[in-house]
Amino acid sequence: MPTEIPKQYDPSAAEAQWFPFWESHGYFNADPDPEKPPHVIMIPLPNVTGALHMGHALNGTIQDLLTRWRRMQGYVALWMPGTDHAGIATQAVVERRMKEQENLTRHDIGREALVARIWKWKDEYEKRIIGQQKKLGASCDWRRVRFTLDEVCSKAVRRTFFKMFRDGLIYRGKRLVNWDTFLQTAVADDEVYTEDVAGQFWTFSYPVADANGQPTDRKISFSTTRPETMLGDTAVCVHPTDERYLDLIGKHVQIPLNGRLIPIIADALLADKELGTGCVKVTPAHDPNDYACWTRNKEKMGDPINLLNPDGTFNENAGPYAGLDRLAVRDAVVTAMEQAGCFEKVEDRTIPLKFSDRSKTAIEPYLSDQWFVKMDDLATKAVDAVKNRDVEFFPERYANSYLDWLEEKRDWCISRQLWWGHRIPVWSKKVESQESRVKSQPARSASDGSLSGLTAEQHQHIATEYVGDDGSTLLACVDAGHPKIEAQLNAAGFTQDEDVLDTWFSSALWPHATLGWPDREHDPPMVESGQARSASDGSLAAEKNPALALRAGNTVLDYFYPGSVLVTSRDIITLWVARMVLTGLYNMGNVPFKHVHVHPKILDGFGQGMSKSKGNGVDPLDLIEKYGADGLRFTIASLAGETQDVRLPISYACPHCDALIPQTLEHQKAKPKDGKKPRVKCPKCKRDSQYTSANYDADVGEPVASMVSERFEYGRNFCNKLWNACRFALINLEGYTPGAVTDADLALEDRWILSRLATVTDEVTRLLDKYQFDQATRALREFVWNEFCDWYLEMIKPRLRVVESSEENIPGTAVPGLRANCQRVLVTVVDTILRLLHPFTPFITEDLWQRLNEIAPERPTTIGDTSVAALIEETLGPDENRLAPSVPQPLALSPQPAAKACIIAPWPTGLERFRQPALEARFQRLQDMIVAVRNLRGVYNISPAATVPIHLRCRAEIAADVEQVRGQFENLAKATLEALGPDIARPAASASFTLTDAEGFLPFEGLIDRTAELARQQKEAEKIRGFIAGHEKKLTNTSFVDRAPAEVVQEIRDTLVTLRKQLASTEDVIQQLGG
RNA sequence: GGACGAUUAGCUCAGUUGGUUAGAGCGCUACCUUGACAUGGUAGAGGUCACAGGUUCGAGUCCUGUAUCGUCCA
Repeated sequence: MPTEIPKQYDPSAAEAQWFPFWESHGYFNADPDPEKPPHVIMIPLPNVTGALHMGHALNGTIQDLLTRWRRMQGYVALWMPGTDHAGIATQAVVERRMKEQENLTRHDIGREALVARIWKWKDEYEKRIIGQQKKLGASCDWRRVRFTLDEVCSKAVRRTFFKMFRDGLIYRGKRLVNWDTFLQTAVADDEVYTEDVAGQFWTFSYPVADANGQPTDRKISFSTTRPETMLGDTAVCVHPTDERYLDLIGKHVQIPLNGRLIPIIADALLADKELGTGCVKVTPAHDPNDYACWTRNKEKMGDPINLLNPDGTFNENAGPYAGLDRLAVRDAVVTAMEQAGCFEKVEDRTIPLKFSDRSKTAIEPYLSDQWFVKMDDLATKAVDAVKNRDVEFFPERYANSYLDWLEEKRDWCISRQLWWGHRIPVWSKKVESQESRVKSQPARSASDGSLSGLTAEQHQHIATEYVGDDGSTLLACVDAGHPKIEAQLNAAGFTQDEDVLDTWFSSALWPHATLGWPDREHDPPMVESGQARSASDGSLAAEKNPALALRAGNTVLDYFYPGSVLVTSRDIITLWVARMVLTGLYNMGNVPFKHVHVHPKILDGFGQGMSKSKGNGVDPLDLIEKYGADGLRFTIASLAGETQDVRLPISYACPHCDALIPQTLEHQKAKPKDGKKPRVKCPKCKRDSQYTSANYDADVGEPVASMVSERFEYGRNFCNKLWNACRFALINLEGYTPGAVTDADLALEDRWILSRLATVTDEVTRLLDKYQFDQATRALREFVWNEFCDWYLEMIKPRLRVVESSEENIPGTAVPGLRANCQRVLVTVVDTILRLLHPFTPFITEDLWQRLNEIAPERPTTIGDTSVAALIEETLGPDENRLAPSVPQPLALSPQPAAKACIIAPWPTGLERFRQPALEARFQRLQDMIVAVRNLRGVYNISPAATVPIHLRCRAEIAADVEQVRGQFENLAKATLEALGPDIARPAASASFTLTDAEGFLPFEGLIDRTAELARQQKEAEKIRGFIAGHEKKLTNTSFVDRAPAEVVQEIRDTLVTLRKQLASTEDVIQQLGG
């Protein structure tokens, strides 16, 4: 007997012990091995804005599960870790905090100081994120951890930008962007949310002008929610078929505010005859629809008129209103229009308004200079990759979102007016000469001398372009790794673009950038195991230990690219999946991954997506603390199905008594009032406490109710069940000796459990292949709990209690080999269960595996051929290879040394030889009989202590089966089989049950009330009559008999015969009971 | 406005190509601290499969429409 095994599984002890064990043994490390196939998962890099939540936990669980499974299958399984700098989100959170705590803005401290502060933030959160992932058991190759702003990724960004610039795919242009006036940056569409606000809807009129540009009496009316934009109108627009205005099209109106004349145009897409007056004003610089209209009618209108300064005040184009905030202008404009007699009416209306997700302030559509990537050709290739099935989506339907989005081919705005990110590597200078305007050519011909002094080699790393209406601005884009050229440009009076790149630009490169692209000469540098690199110390393992960098050439890029599968949630398909495919094709000429698995989103009990800012974001660490990492993982996997998002009702755990208090929407929204923070009251211990909230931090030292969800008891309880089943096995393995088990040594229940084990192994493997994690967990739980624990362990107890004759010679109990063989089968089954469960619940299975290794280091392990050839055949070959019907072979188990750790034990294969469907069916019949007896006991409340007598009437061959397991039957049903066979008579006064092929009788002997039994049997008879009627109705329906498949009809006939027999015996019973 | 998905037991969800009597976990009821496990065991109650039509011998499953909810894209 090894060390004492506690009665309850203690997750924290196992987690603390086994993660360092795995990591220190290098089990997570993935290095190229030409003898083995690779399996690669690139983490959808979490951003360093904040800590991880449940969505990440789900995402990470699936990736770790796949990685561990593939590793056990013999792949070199790489799970690449890392984080994303998340430009705007991270800068916004640091700026906000700085404002709150020190009342400083970024302009107060300057670019360098702000970026330094953000690096500190990044270090802190990267550490926290990696800590969370490790607590979850993430078996990433931690030596390879990357960050989108580190040298390796930065180089890829610079090279890609340079290539694209040189290829003419990047251009600078004016576009209408979502402008955040608070952060003073453009924000992406996905960083904007819409909310309904109370607003007003004004109707004004403009006087139609005559040929001389003088206002006439005729007026044209229109409505708007933003009167201030009238200052920037460049047209009014009507529908081309609107009879009210036909004669006015082509004429002009005058804006009373500034006297400007603008045309009346016709545009069927912008104007709607049915809406309002049918006429709309057009402000191309401040409205997306108007801007689109302008692009269609450029020649009729002038250029768009931009009214805004970056801070949201009006500029000189607003004339006398310049310098005023936009809302002040609104009031002033309305007043002016009233005075001009052009105001018609105003009404209150709910208006959908866009807000910046980052600053929570209203978005202004704003015309500004931005950098773009041309999507046309890039998008076409990415579309083809999915259409050709080079990239496949699981579930398949998500390919639609990907294709729909890419097929729009909207150019990608990649510039952000921020300080945190990859600064755009373009330098510009006004030049006098206009000789050279060759687009994106090496800058050899630059004639003004600004680029002189570059060597021919250097010219390969710079691309230039003349821009501006008169071509007077020279842009120079510099390739990665040429600081000298940059210095020369600076010296020559060029200035670098102030903007940084959209974060997605760098994360799009993640799948190849992390493998070192574009460096083909060296493997990307690694950090020492377990140490995330931080910007502040900046040192790389390769620098500390030159041996790590000795190999020539980049060996990882070719081996690990393209990756196997990207695991993500669907809101990221367009943002990211599409862009990764696009850049992978552009830089590598190949897709970044073959599969995209899209998993559900986590919602709270009210169906809202989970997020920290909503106050429903559960911290995985709180759950791990309460339910264990394995419990969390197993539950999460059980929820990861194909159809639905996951609803997770949340509770607060009372810090005083641990009771769970359901979360309400009020809890989520509550904010401190009069300096008092909201509290939650525990219904059990009646005490109240502060709780985790998005709206404020709890007071230091206060007991705080953390957010949890009792759904996770599912996984915790399962782990505890597994623990105790193995505890039982380990206790009963005392005296275990390795040895072969022959066919003849196997008991009925042994054959049954091995057959079931084979079926489940095959099922789980097939389900994981299809990313159906929920079904895989169900199959495993069902097997472990309801078959292994409930039946097998119960059935082998008598054999395990037998004392071997060789050890203690007690007459009558000595059965040579019975206990020893039972132990060998048991250890085989436990071994295989642990391996099957390891990807789902790594900590507990490793813990149990190590305990098993102490007592049974050599054991039968039920594995087949694990050669690489077989592995490839198995994983890549046709399905029928794996599903081949079992060929009867001599059953045998032979011991071999077990793997040193569960994490590197081979995935179970080759159990097909144990499959015996006929035996499983016979066993099922036996289970049905036992359940029927228990049922009678339950119904009549017979004490669990009492043994009941049973008379069983059934066919001879069934009786023989039962006879074989008589001991088991009596043990499990707590019964004595007093009579068994085809000719058993029903005891006069007895309760009974009727199965399809057996009848059982339990003599009263004062245990059972005759009238109750009569009522029960009558109810039973009624039920059977109902079924019979249903079946008969079908069979008298000629069209059913004629048209349904013969086997279906026959099935109904057969069932009807059985039902009639059952009814006959039930009626017999009723009669005997006096009914 | 378009696309996709969902609606099944009190709650959270399964239900593979249409085929006997629709399942699980939690919760609930009764009994049980038995030698792996009360984070457990045995048994039980609980469903007009959102609604309305249609196809079919037969519909939770396929089709059409309606309602409600969610997500993505405009």
